[in-house]
Amino acid sequence: MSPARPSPAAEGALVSAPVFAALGDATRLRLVARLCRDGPLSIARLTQGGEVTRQAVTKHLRVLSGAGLVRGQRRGRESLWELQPRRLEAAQRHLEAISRRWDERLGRLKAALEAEGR
Amino acid sequence: MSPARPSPAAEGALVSAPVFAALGDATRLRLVARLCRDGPLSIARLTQGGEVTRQAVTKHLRVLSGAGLVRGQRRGRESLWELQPRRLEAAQRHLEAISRRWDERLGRLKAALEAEGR
DNA sequence: GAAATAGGCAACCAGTGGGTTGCGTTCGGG
DNA sequence: CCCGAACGCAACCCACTGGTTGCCTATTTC
Repeated sequence: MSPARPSPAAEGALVSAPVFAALGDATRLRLVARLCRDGPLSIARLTQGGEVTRQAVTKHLRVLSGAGLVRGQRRGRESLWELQPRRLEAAQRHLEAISRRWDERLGRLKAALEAEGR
Repeated sequence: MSPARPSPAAEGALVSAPVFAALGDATRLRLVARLCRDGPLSIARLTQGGEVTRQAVTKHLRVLSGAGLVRGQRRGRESLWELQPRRLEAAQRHLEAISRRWDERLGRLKAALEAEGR
């Protein structure tokens, strides 16, 4: 499958794009921050203080779960959701890799300029 | 304005959400990777090899530019675009902060459990 | 057992977003 | 001077998304 594989870098890109997409919504990002601070929380609890309906919170949690950023399990009559930082760290490392490669490129460019210009 | 300020953490979230949103598309992420590898590139050059129209590339570049991730300037009859890694690093640090706070929380939790469980 | 609390499911709506096509404009090179 | 290359603008299309409302189920709790 996928006969025209684009490039090794683009490959890593395609896997973390959904993670970024999941983080690319303000409401969801707030949910993540809140889940990070105050441990596992129920949907009702997450809805309190927010400015959005419980259903919206549910939908957002589903999206985050789909991106592997969060995990929830039913506990009695409420469902508790907690952060799952692995994908988050992977995304962070991806950004870090880009920054690093950028710096390397800058370094090489500068070196080349000095070597040629002098 | 904004009488009900949510929290200091959520504030930082709202500023980097657009950056994540901009990175949350596979095509755009590929563009970023490509711009990172091979210096400033023209739109035509970015379109070559991609599987999308020049117009789509233009739109994506506009989005990335709106998020402060990329910058372009007209050079003769072509416009050259290059990466602008500051926002990228900011987003990375944001993710890093979340991960770090998560680890701290885990540590405190473990300590509390040990102190009480014994 | 009844009331209240927590949540799931489905339908619906408006807005946005990725993508294309068509056409006009500007610049460079023979 | 003229042709082609590189790009901008605008319109259009369809699919997805964030959000709501209404209703139903399940689990506590009194």
